[in-house]
Amino acid sequence: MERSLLIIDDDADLSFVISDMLEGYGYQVTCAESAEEAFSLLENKSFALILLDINLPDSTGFEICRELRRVSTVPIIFASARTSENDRISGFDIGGDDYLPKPYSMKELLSRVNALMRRTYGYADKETVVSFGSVRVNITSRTVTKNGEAVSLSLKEFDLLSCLCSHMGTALSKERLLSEVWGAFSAVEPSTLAVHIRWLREKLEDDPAQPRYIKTVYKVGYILEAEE
Amino acid sequence: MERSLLIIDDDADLSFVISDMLEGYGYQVTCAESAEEAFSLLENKSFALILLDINLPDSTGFEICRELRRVSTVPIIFASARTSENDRISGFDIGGDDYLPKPYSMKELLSRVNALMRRTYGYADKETVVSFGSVRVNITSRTVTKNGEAVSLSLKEFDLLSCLCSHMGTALSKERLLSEVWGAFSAVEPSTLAVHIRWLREKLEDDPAQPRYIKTVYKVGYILEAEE
DNA sequence: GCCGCTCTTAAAGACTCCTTAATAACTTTT
DNA sequence: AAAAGTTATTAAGGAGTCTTTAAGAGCGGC
Repeated sequence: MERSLLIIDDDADLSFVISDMLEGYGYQVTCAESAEEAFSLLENKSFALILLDINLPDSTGFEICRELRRVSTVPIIFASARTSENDRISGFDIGGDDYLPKPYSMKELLSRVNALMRRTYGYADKETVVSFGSVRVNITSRTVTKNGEAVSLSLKEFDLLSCLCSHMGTALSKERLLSEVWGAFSAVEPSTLAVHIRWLREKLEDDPAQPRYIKTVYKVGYILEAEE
Repeated sequence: MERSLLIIDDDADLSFVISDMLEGYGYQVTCAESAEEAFSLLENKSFALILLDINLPDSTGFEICRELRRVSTVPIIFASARTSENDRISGFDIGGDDYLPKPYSMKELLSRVNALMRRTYGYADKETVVSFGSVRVNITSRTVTKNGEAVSLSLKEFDLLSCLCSHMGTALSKERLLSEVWGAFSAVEPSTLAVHIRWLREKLEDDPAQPRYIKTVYKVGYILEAEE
């Protein structure tokens, strides 16, 4: 579903060129050459966006759109050689999201597909989650849970944990951690880092004195170890 | 906010005709003739959709869009006599949702505005209800109940709660909340936000001083926490 | 015009978090 | 095993942030 597109157009050559281009930009593209084929695809799979030609051998794009809108809010871009204003307006009024007159350039199609994807799915920031042991760290929402219960971390604690998480399994030097969390030219003492590590261990480790995840690398810094 | 549009265009005669037409279809329209005027409007109010001319006396529509997108996801339709493909593509790529070449017909403008409003705010006859604890928030009808009893919220209180609800479990920065509730470039003080949070807590929390749901994220903003 | 409601701001106090320093515990080297 | 160096732990002070209250501005209704 994620980034899957459906192109409904009886011009198979054109569809091929388009799908080739869009796949190059990370979309998975499926093509249908008739309304019948389109409906049978739509029965088995849902798509993130549909590119819809208006002239089809066995129906019209308008008709397909009307059918679809009874049950779905999937984003629809009409594409057609019919460029009259009446056609464009019909397209929008029966539930289309955009109307692209043929012939169109690949670049413009891509821009419009991207824009509509962004509007429909996009501004919702996608979540990045890292976990170790019973701890789950949601980098996006800046929340942490242990055994399913929320753990409240301060700003610096979270930034520090976040830095460790994004390099899990790699030892990070104290200098590196200080510069990533406190800023490149900050003048905080290394002991400050030690204290914040301590607090993270208290909140996340079962036994803070015998850490299983946030381990010390003597003379270097710290490492967040993955499962043993 | 609901159905309020902002038209940014230095052709005041055209804006007048457009706003007249759109108001006939239930929109509230505000017009700005320059970037400066637009920014000062955006400091005090948030809009549901923005219609943006590219050529302006003191800036360009592209520049305004770029500024807006730093803090806001408000739908934007570009309108311009510049009809080259490069202009259209730039419009989409910096965050625009649609691009309408001048001259355009009133009917087509209306169709495109309607389509984008529909895509952004709904297919929304279906009710959206969010609940936490004994509180139920009906986003669609803008009503709130606690223990089954109606709670009366002011405009800003509800907008703020609504914003928190739609990102439940995610910490929202003060900047984000200010821009969503008070408008993209709003100049209200953070203390204003604090006071509205206080009022929400008084109305929704059992103990406003020890909130269970509307929690503070120190140095960041606020989060609406799901059940513990 | 007056009243009430909402919004905004300022100001004081409460509180959180950060930093540091001092001491204890540990690791490595000799 | 002791010395030297490194890290852990604790607690306290202070900077900065949030809470809370109250008062004034603005708007609409009666």
